[in-house]
Amino acid sequence: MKKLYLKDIAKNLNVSTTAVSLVLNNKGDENKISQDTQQKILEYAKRHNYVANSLARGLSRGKSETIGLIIPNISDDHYAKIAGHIERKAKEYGYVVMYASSNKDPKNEAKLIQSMINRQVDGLILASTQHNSEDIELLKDNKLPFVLIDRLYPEIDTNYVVVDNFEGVQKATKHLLNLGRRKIGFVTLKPGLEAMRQRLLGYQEALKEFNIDPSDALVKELSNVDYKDEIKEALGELVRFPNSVDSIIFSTHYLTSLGLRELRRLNIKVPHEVAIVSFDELGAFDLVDPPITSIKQPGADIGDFSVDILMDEIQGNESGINKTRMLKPSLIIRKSCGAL
Amino acid sequence: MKKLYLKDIAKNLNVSTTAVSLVLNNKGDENKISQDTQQKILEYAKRHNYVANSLARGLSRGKSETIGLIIPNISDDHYAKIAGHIERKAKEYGYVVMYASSNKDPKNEAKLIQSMINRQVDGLILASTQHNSEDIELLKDNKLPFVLIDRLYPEIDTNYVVVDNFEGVQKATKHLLNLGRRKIGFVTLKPGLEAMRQRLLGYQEALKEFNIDPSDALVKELSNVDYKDEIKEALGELVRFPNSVDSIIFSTHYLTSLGLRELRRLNIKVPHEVAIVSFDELGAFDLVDPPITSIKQPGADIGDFSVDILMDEIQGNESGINKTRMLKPSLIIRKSCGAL
DNA sequence: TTGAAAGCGATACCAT
DNA sequence: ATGGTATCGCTTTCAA
Repeated sequence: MKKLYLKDIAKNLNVSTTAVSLVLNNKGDENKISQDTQQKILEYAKRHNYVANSLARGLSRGKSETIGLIIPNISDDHYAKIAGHIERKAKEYGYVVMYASSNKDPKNEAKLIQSMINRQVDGLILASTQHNSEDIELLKDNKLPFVLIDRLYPEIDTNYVVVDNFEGVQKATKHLLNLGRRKIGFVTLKPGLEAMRQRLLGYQEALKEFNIDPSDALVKELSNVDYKDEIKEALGELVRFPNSVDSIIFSTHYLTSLGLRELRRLNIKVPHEVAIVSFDELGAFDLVDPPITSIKQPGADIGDFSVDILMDEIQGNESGINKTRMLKPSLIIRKSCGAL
Repeated sequence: MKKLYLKDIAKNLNVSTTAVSLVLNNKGDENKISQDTQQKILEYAKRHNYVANSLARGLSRGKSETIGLIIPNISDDHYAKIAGHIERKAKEYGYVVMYASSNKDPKNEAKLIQSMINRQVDGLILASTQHNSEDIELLKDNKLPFVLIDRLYPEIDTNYVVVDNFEGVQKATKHLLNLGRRKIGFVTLKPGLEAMRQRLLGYQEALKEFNIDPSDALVKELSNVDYKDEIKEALGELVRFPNSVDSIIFSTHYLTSLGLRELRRLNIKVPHEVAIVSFDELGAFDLVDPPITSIKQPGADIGDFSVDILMDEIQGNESGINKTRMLKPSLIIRKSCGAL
C-alpha cells in the first residue's frame, strides 16, 4: 500500500489540491465547491483511507493540535490520574498530549518547556512545583497558552487549576484536634514547593485556632531527594520524648506510606498511640491496616478543567469561562485518625 | 522577543541557510565549513537562543523524533510506571512521547494507531490487550517500527517485551499448593486479553502438576466493563458451599482490591479462611491488612527495553540487540497467602 | 465554482 | 568551503 497524498487524490480526480484540501477540512460549502466535487473527493478519500500528514498541516497552519504536559513524575498516582483525565478531555477537542517528567528539578523543567515550545505545542499544562517564575516568563515571552496546576502565583496573572491545600490540611488538623489530639506532628517536604508551603500554613493555622503554639519541633521538613532516609530519623524524633506526638499529618501520600512502615517498625500502634492523616491517597489506602484517613484531591476535575481552560485560551475565545479554579479537597475519614 | 528563524540568522550573518543548517546540525566539519563561520553561527544561535521548529524539521527529514505510546489506561499503576520509564529512556535518545489510552477497546485502539501514524511518530509502543491483529497489519502496512508490550503473537513476527504471565501465576499457584491449599479459586477477566489467558493457563497447569482437576466452578471470568459488580457475586459463589475455596488468586491488582473489600464485607478472614495472591501490585499492598502476596511485574524493564528495541528499529540498526524479551515476574511473599 | 501559486520553516542536493 | 534552490505535504489567498 503506497502512501496517498493530497496531491495524488487531486490528480486522480482531476481537481485542484485546493478543492481537496477545502473539502477535507469541511470548508467545501463555505467555499461553494459543488456538491458533486465534494462527494467525489470525500468518497475517494474515505475509500483510500486518506489522512493528512499532520506535520505538514501543522507547519502550514501554525498549529500542531498537540498539548504538552509537564509534571514532576507521571508514575506518581496523583499525576497519573490527572494525566488520564487530561488525555481524555484533550481527545474531545481533537488534541493529543505529549508528556514529560521534570522530577521536580527546575532546570529540567525549563528545558522541557523549551522542548515543548520547539515542538510547537499549542498549549501547555504545567504542574510545576518549584516556586520559580523563570519558566513562566519563558511561556509568556513565547505567547504560549498555558495552565498551571498544583501551583499558583498570586502575584502573577496566570491561568491555574489548584486545590486548596491550605484548607485541606487545616480541616484535617482541626479534625484531629476535635478528636482530642493535641501534639500533632507534621511531616512534609522542604519548601520550594508552593503546595507544601500552603499545607504547612494550613496546619499552623488550625493549631492557632485552638490556641496551640505551633512548635517547630513537631514539623519535619524532609529533603526532596533524601526523604526516604530522613523520614526514619524524623519519625524517631517525633515519637520520642520530649516530643511524643499523639498524631501525625503527612503532607503527601508517599510520605504516608513510608511513615506508616516506619511506625510499624517502631512498634507504635496506629491510631491508638499515634493517629495519622495523609494528604492525598494511594489506591489501596482504604485497605491498609488501619485504613488511612486522607485528604483527597479531585484529580478528575483538575485534569478536566485545566484542559477546558487551555482550549479556551488556544481558541482565543474571550468566553466567559473562568480562567482560574480553586478546587476543594475532601477529607475522607477512616480509622487511622482514631475517629472510627 | 520576536521569533528567530533559520533564515534570519543566515541573513544577519551573511551566510547561506545551508551553512547555518549544517552547522547547527553538527555537520559543519564533515561539510568543511570554515571554523570561523561555524563559530559565528554557533555563537549567534546560542546568543539569540535559537531553536529549530521541529514541525518543519520533521516534515523535511521525514522524522518527528516522537514516539507514540498506546496503553489501556495511563492512570493505572502498572501503566503509569511503565510510561514513566519509557519517557525517561526516550529522552536519552532525544525523543519525546505522546500517549493515548485505548480503554481496552480494539476499535479505539485502531483509531489511536491511525492517529499516531498521521502525526508521524517515528515508532510506536503498543500495550494492546485484545487478541486482534488488524492493528498489527495497519502498522506493518505503514512500515512503522513498533514494539508490543503486555502481549505477544506467537504466530506473527513482531518485536515485543512481555512478562511471563504463565510462569508467574504457575509459580504463585504452586506456592499456595505447597502451603497446603487445595481449593484455589481464580478470579480474572474475560479472555480477549492474551495476558489473562496466559495467567489462567498458568493456574491450570500448576493444578495439574499437583494432580488436581481444574474445576470450572472455581474460575470466575468477569466482564471488562462490569467487573466491579460481578466480582461480588463471583466471590459469594466461591466462598459458599459447594465451592468453599481456601484461597483465591486475583489476576490483576484492581481485582485484588475489589476482592479484598468484598471478602471483608463477607467477614471472611484472610488468610485464615481464604488466602489470597495478587497478580501485580498496588503501591500500598505491603501495608494492607494483611499485606498482599503479589506477583510483581518488572515495570522498569518493560519500559526500558521496549524503548531500546524501538530505537534500534527506528535507527534501522541491524545490530545484535534482541528484538524480543520475555521477562520474569517475581513472587513477593507476604502474609495474605498464609505463608508468614 | 475552481485552480495556480505563494507560503509554512527547515533540509539537502547540486553547483560553483 | 559556500550558496541557490527544490523539496517535504498541506493550507490559503487571490485571480480567473
